[in-house]
Amino acid sequence: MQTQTKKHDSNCLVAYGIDTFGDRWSFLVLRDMMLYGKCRYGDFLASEEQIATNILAARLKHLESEGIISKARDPENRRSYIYSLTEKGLDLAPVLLEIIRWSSRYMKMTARRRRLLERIEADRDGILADIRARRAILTAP
Amino acid sequence: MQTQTKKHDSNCLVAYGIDTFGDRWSFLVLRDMMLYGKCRYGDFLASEEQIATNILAARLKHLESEGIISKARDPENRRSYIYSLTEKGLDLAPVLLEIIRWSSRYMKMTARRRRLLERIEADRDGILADIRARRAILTAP
DNA sequence: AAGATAACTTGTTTTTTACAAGTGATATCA
DNA sequence: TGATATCACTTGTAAAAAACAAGTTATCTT
Repeated sequence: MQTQTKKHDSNCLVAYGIDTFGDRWSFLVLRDMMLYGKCRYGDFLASEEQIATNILAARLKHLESEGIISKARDPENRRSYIYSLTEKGLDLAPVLLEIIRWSSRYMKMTARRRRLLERIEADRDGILADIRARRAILTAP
Repeated sequence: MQTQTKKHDSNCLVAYGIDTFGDRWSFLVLRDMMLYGKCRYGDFLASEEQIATNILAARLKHLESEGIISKARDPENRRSYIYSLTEKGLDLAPVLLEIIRWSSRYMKMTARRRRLLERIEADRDGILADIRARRAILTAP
């Protein structure tokens, strides 16, 4: 596992982004944090996509080494850690919202999804503010 | 190789997007099309990230099966094919632009990159229009 | 003190990717 | 017109990464 630098050290802004946060599992962790307010190892493990524990550990380490998330002891339970988005991580919220907007156009809509899309269109700044304030946008799926 | 359906058939809009277009190589192909106006197999192969030919073939097939790109014979050279973005693919332009904006904040800036970022901020609609009109945004890197 | 819990690590199998070489249908050149 | 080049792939194999299963350590609860 190489968490250090970009895989191919491309000279491109797009490749930089993809190599930094664009791996499937990394991005699903970020989704969990931004949309559901998740912040613990066990929370991420419990997501519906079923990430393997070694992969999750590697991704958290990678995202932390890239400065996208940070890790701190939970003051109320010394077994636990709390992961949170840094400024660099919070800045990824617009990417997340555009992916959701795109998928909304092309994935079959449920009522829940429609509500989220409507809120993105009508209250984008409110959503971005909620993400920054660590307020969950959705309840657990 | 399974090009048919989503890997985990997640119920989530974000996972849907990632599974459909979010693979590293798929997205770099889309970047080539949107930013550089590339449309031929050999053009994609020649990108600086050095995709392997079998992987490129698989990704093109996948993107086509997802309806994001389409493939047609080149009327001027019967050995060649022309790949182009469908409406579904063009709708990914905002995702691309947000990734570029994010990376612009956190990757060391060159003059070329700064110009692209400035244009995204000042003329977003113009860029989106250029992408739809198949006009390259950048010249080859 | 015994068992449970949280956050991992380690070892192994399976899948995916990367690399290298080859193929078939045009096209171009001598 | 036959020989060579080009384009868009395919196939086979080695290397890397992901998935799966089991184990570890520190802390907490009863």
